[in-house]
Amino acid sequence: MEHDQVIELAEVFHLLGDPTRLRIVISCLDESQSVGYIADTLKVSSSLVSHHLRLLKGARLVRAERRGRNVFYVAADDHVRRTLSDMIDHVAESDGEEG
Amino acid sequence: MEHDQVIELAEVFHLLGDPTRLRIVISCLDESQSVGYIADTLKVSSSLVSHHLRLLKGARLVRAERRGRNVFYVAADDHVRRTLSDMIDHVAESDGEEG
DNA sequence: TAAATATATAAATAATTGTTCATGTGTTTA
DNA sequence: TAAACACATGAACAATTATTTATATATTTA
Repeated sequence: MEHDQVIELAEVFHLLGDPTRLRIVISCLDESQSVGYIADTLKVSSSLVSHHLRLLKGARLVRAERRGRNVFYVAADDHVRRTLSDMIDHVAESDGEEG
Repeated sequence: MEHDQVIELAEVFHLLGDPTRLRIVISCLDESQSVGYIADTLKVSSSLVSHHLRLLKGARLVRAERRGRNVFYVAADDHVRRTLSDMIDHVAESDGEEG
């Protein structure tokens, strides 16, 4: 595996590696949500949500769309959507397993 | 999705989110490798490899087996192995795509 | 047993990063 | 235009963490 590819890969994992950011991604995985709504449901400041969304957008994991004074975010495309939900399902499978 | 589950999920992603640690995981994904071998091929100190492997082992992503004076590490089981290679394949697909 | 090899770990350092706070920008309504 | 609302962003802070350095433990060989 190429060095650069590993770096990119690690960047994606790193973005998903923060609990708050992961919750934000999950929030707008299947339907687009406004920054304010995400902030409210996750009980964090909209500033923080905005900061995280900027990083996620920078990595093209989500995309933004303004409607009126709200900005809605969704998973960038079907590939991202499927990839992320697969990863989430996969890892969630292991949940509760004790060796 | 449960709060605790999200935390666990984020922990796994976080572990894979460091480039050095991700390379270590990839090294011992399909065949078990000694700490020294991993350190040599990745050109990092064996102390660092050892530190990272401890975290990976703590999260049950890899397991250790001593043979003589070497300790070999591999992906913990088939599920982890499949999950990780799936994730790697998925994310690697996006590589080089420009929006 | 002593020396050599391989790995682990504790403490310290350096760098990164998540979060907050204050402020700025874009959009709608009065 | 002014006020209100929604979101974005820069700076500062606090906390976490990757890495190094030094030392310790386990295993083999002399």
